[in-house]
Order: sequence, then C-alpha cells, then structure tokens
Amino acid sequence: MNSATSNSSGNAAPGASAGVASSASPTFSPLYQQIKALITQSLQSGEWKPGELIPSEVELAARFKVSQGTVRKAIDELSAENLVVRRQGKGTFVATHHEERAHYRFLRLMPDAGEPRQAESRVVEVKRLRAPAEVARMLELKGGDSVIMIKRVQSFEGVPAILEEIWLPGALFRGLTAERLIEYKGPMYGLFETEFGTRMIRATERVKAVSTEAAVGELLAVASGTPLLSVERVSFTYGDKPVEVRRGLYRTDSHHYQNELS
Amino acid sequence: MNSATSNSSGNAAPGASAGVASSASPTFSPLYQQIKALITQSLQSGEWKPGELIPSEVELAARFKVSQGTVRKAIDELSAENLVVRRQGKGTFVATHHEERAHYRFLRLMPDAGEPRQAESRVVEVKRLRAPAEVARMLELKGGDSVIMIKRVQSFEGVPAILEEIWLPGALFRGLTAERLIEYKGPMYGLFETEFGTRMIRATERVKAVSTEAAVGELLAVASGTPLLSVERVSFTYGDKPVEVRRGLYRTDSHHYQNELS
DNA sequence: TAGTGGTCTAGACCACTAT
DNA sequence: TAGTGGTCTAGACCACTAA
Repeated sequence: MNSATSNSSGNAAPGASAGVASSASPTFSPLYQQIKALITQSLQSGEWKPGELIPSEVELAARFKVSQGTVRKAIDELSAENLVVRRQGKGTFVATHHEERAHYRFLRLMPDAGEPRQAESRVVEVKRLRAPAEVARMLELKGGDSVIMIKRVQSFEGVPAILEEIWLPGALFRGLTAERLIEYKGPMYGLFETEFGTRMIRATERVKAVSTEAAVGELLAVASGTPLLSVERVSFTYGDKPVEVRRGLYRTDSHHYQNELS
Repeated sequence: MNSATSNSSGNAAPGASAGVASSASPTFSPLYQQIKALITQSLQSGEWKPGELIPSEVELAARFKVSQGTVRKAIDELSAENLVVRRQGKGTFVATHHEERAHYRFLRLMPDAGEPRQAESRVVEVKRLRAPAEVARMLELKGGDSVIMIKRVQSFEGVPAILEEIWLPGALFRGLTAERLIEYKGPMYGLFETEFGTRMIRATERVKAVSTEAAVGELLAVASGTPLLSVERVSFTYGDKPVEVRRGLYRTDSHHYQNELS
C-alpha cells in the first residue's frame, strides 16, 4: 500500500471523481473546487437553510467520495466567504443575517466616538413601479419589469442619519408590503432571507459627496446644501445575481463611513 | 511507526517544538501560527526584502523542524494577508508596492466611467514640525516628536481630483526631502518601502462628506462650498504599528470611492 | 530535468460541545 | 463518552517554471 493515489483505490485523475466533471471536457478544476460548488448548490437550493447545521465533514466526505481534507478545504473557502460558519465541537452552520455578527458587516456608518447604537427605522414610502432604466440595468432586469421601491429614514437616538431608497426586483419579493416591513424587527436582510428565500451574500458600493436637496433636507433635518455622503450599493446573491439596489444619503456630521484596507 | 504524533519522532505537544514557545507558559498557539510569526519576523527584520524570493516550503519545513503542510498553512495565511505572493513553479516572494497589482489596493478613487488612469502628482509643500496633538495620537507619538508633513495634489488628465496631507513620523523618515519626493516615479509607498525600509501593510479609513473651504477650492479648482469626500487614513506596518496619517479631500464629480463588502 | 507551489489522501491526536 | 471541527504529519502525484 503506497499511501494514496496511483489509481486502484484511493485517488483518481484530477477533474474526475466526486461524480462531477466527468471525462472528455476542457474544464478542469481542483476536486475541492468541485466539492465547494456542490455545497454551494445545496446552500442555494435551500437543502440547508440559513442558521441550520450542515452535514459533518466526515459525512460530506463519504457522500462525495473524497477525503475529509478535501471537504475541509472546500468548507474553508466557504467560511472565508462568509457563506458558512464553523463552530468547533458543534459543526458547520449556514450563515444567516439573524445574528449579531452579521449586523455590522453591511453597515459601515459608525459614530465618530462611542459605541455603535441600534438604528431606529421609519418607513416613509413603499411602492411598486416599472423599473427605471438605470435600476433595471443594475438589477439586470428588462426595461418594463416591475420593481419595489422602499424609502426609509434611519435614526440614531432620535437624530435622523440615513435616508435610503431600496429597489428590489418585483418578481422575487411578491408578498412584500409596507406593513410587513414596518412590523418586522431586526435587519432587513434577515427579512429577505427568511420570508423571500433570498440571501444577500456580498455587495459593491460607490461613495460620493453630494449636496443636500430641499426634499431630502427635511427628512434628514439638515439645511439645503449641507454635504452628505451618497452611497450606492448593489447587492448580490449566489451566482453573482444582483438582487438589490440601495441608494443612501448619510449625514456625516457625527458619524463616518468606516473602511478597512488590507 | 504509527504515522504521526504520540511523541518519539514526528510530532510533539502543541505549543512546544519549532524552537519556540518553550515550556511552562500559559500561551499556547497552534504550531502553524508560531511558524507564521517566525516568518513574519524575518519579513519585518528584512532578512528577506520586498520582491525577493523566500526559502521554499521544504526548506522552511526543515529549518523549523515541522512538516511541509504546517509551513504551507502558515504561508497560506501570510498570502491571504498580502504579506507574501505565491507563484506556482517559481516560489514565494515578499510582497512589494512596486507592482501593478498593489497599485490599486490603496487607491479607491475610480472614474465613474472608463478605465482607471494614472494620476499625476504635484507636491505643494513639505515641512518638518512638532506633531500636532491629533496626529501624535494617531501615530502613537509623544507630544513633542517631530513629524514630516507632505501636501500634494493629484490630477487625472490635468484635472485636479485629490488634495492630501501626509503625516509621517520624523524618526522613521530621516532623509526624506521634497526633491526626492518630486523626482521619484511610482507609488509613494514604494518609495517608503525601498528608501526607508518601512513597508505599509494595511490601513483604516474614515470617510465623510465635507464642504470645500476657500484655500482648498483653489488647489482643487472648485467653488467654495462644493461637497468633497474627506478620507482620513491611518496606515500600519508589521505589528500594527501606525506609520502614516493621510488626510485626503477627493472631488467626486466624475469619480467615486469604490468599495466591496463581503 | 529538477525544483517549486498546488492538490489529495490517510490517519492520528487535540480541543471543544453535548449527552 | 461520542461527535465535531482544528491541527499535524507523511507521502504521493500534478502543474508550472526554468535551466
């Protein structure tokens, strides 16, 4: 028994095995990448839901007919991408937005001094309409497709700080109403995740400095012309599919947008 | 030979071995973390300089008396932190700011449309002075310590876009002159790295929207009161030691601050 | 061809969590 | 005590680079 490989029992040619990427094909990828893709599919399909325990590494290794080390490397990457959370002694869990941990991953506005506070949210408007060209482009929708627009103001200790418009594809968020939004406690991405089966994975943001316009000034309680941070976010689910456009205006007189470069 | 561990030859108790973290001590960390720390020390001390090849995994494994897999895991993390760059078939290299790759890691201002352009830099002022309280605090200096302040304007295709003040600890940048800065081609962090042996590793930024003041307006060719992005950066070297404070004002009329949330 | 990083396996033991 | 993730080893082969 010469340890591994060299055919016979243990290993196989790279690109084969795992029941995937069969034979004559120009697409070769490492086994662990294939396993990672398979696990991601199960996450996406809802076989394992957010917050739930996924099968143990040993089980997955058996299922996919690979070694535990290979499954491990696949899960390592999923964990690094925050799709999954490992807990020693307990198992590996599907990541969820219903957690203290996740709350600040997508909230970059921090107080200049002191601890972060919980934001209070006030929904100003919810409506359905045909997607404006710009939004349609960013959500990869057709021109006439229906979208939902939510406008809300978030405050810290009674002081308004964020005004944002949130645009969602109508097809994905059928039953979404103003009432549901208002009564819901917790992060909006948590609502999206549990009620609409759409889990936000990552986002890109474009930040600019703009001048307060009259209508905005009222909602944020600042004078016209005051500089505001404009943050345009596009959020993605599995498969890099865009599922949200968020246009925010942030007051930065006592808060700042925090970023780590590494 | 029962494969590994259980004393005798291969393994040892965790926290021991590798010539580190000797015996009776309450600090236990995985072997690969100790190896990582040792490699980091060699990087910091300049045993291997930016751009250079470090010893192969096999060599390091022999030097530290651990398996190649353990060295590998250590280097994996260093690579993820951008301290080191792996190149298959060639070896592992110390990361450097003299590379196309690194240029955009710390430059977040992107054109709203089109390809990123090379910025032209114009040094406005260089002076030495006693650190102002705020700067001293951020650089972890004593009140009276000397600092260097560089003021410069960066333009894209002739249009000024960035005005920044760069504050450096005087002790670390002894020979730094305006002439040297002006004649130097390439990224400023490259200069810091090769001429002063100070390599910037990571940074944190605080972004706000502010209103253009008169003196600033002239340098950036915008009217007073125009909204600008204020970006305050603190940069760190090895050991989380702060080595630079950078206060930038960005025009965002045709550029934006780009960020990825993941 | 030799050397490097990259993948994969198999197996052992450790640390932590539950029962 | 059993099960889970976390660490570590040893060894094989692959993909890529350069002499």
